[in-house]
Order: sequence, then structure tokens, then C-alpha cells
Amino acid sequence: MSEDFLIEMGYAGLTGRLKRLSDAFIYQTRDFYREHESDIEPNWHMIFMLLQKNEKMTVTEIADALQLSHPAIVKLINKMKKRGYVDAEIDSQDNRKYQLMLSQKAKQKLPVLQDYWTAGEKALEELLGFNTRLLEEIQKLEDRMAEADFRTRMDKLLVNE
Amino acid sequence: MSEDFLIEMGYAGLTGRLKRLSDAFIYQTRDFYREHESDIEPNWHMIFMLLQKNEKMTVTEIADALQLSHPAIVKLINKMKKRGYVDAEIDSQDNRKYQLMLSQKAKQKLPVLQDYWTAGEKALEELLGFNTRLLEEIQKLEDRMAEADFRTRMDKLLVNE
DNA sequence: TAGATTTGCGTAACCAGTTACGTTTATTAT
DNA sequence: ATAATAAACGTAACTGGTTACGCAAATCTA
Repeated sequence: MSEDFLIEMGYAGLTGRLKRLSDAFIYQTRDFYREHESDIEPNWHMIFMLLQKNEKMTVTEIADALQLSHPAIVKLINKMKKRGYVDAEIDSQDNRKYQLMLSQKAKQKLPVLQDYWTAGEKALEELLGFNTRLLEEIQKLEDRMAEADFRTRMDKLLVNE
Repeated sequence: MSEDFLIEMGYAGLTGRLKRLSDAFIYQTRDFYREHESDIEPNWHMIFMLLQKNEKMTVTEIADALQLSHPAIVKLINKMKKRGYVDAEIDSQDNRKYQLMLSQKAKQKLPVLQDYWTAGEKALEELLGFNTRLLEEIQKLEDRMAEADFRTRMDKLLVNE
């Protein structure tokens, strides 16, 4: 008997394995930051990158770019604000919007963070065996999900309805 | 500019994409069950499969087989008990242990659930393009994580310490 | 230009996992 | 036989996402 029942389950175990992997990356990244006395959190990386590229963005724009729900972004940004990494100013054209940007503190910390992220990328390249096959297969999966998602396909394939 | 910033991020976006995918599978599976008036939940599948194979198992044995923490299993099993899908009896040899097994209700419902799971597997096969490349690449990633995990590799690869 | 609709964002409640800690029972060592 | 240690499992607090709902501001429409 295989040690790992999810592997033994074949196709049916895949979704559980994705969850396990995703969790492992999140928890280990968080531990890494804590170990290195950093008060930043795993998924801030993508916000930093976005705000380096775009200077100013609203909650909705960030949610669209990352394809997450807007409450997810609100929570993220609130924490980043509280720790002084993000500044906000009300949009001069539209009073519903806040324009978000990296704070001075964030910009000062960037070189250190950049070292962490570089280490993370290298670690990931190692874990992928220095090729992009997994990335490509993930991409195909995402593309097919965009055509017709899991739920839709399950419904269509269900026999005894 | 790509619509999806995580894709644009390359390697660095992979972990976020795994999270998104994993969440998508979980939420869509939950919706599917609800739509079909089923009171079961996404990850019960793996418990059902395990308890069909092994008849009786303890919390710790299940946690080991699925490589999840034992509190995760406790929560899962409590819900399954509450809805009458799992029965428990105290181990005759060791009073700390509960032997868990599928209830009569669970066994009766199996044929219907089996239809759902078959639809799920077929949907997954479609999404993977009827080949096992993604599965193989995931396996390699898991193997490399077992050799040395993400955190360990990041630490080793960090330059300016 | 007033009324209806849409948009942006905040909040609440939920979900599925984690770590940390505590209690009871079993096992090991002296 | 007893004391120390280990194991099983329960609970609490946290994390990072979701959906559902509400409100205020902006935009569209008649």
C-alpha cells in the first residue's frame, strides 16, 4: 500500500494534492519571513510587484489583476496599511475610490525583500527541475477552466440525473 | 499587458496560481453538491474512499494516510458524524482510540455518490487533456519537496545574510 | 434634473486548513 | 510498581480565501 492515499486515488486525489501543495508553500513562506524577522506576509509579494509596476491602483483594479475577490484584497491591504507598507489617497475624480501605493518604508525595504523573492524564485526553479513543464500544464488547466469550469463539466458528465 | 498578473509574474506567480486553482476546485465541488441536494462536502470523498478500503480506522491513521494534521481530520469526522455518515466505537485494546467506520446511511448513499465522483473524475480528465502530464509533474514536485522543502531551499539560496 | 441602476468598497459569516496547547491513556524504564 | 515519557485526540486561536449583503457615490436614462 502506498503511503499517500491521495496519490493512490489517481485523478480523484489531484484536487487534494493541489490544496496540500498550496498550503505547504503558504505556511513555509510565512515561516521563512518570520525566521528572518520580517513583518511581511506571503502574498504581499504580488501586491508589491503590482504597485511597483503601476504606481497607483484601486482595490478593484488589484482584485482584477490578481483574479481574487475584492474582500480578499481589502483584508490584505488593510494589514499592509496598518504595518505602514501602503499609503492611500482618495481619488480626486471619484470619491468612492482610494488610490493605493507603496509607502516610503516599503520602498526602503524593497532591496531586502528582493533578496527574499529571488531566493524564492530560485527555490521554485529547483523544485520544478529547471524546466517549465509544470507551469505549462498549469496554464493549460487554467485555460480549460476558463472555457468551461469544473462544476459545469461535472454537471454535463453526470449520467443518472 | 496580460490580464492575469500572476501569470505575468512567471515562477513567482506559481504559488498563488496553485492556491487559486485549489480554491476553485473546492468551491465548485461544494456548489455542485449543494445544487444536487446533497448534504455531503467536497473532501469527504477521500474519507469515504479510505473507509471503504479499510473498514475501520482511527483519526491518526486517517491523518497519516491523507497527510493532513489530526485536527483537520477531527473537524471533518465530527461533521460527518453529526450528519450520520460515520459511526465510531471505542477501541477495545486502547481507550484513547476511536475506530471510525461508514454508517449504514453512508453505505446506502454510496451508489449516488459514486455517480458524482465518476463525473468528477471524468471532468478532471477533460481538464487535464486526457493525459497524465500534470499529474506526473505534480508528483515530481512532491518528491522534490520531500527531499528538501521550499523553506529549506529558500534559506540555502538566500545570498545576503 | 430626478430616479433608477451600477460601481467601489467595507463588513459579516463561513470554510478548510494550520500550530499550540491540554488532558487522558498507554508504554517504557528504573 | 511507580514515575517519566509518549501517543491519541480534542479545543482554541489564527490564516487566507470565499459569498452575501449594505451603503454611498457615480452614471445612465427618461
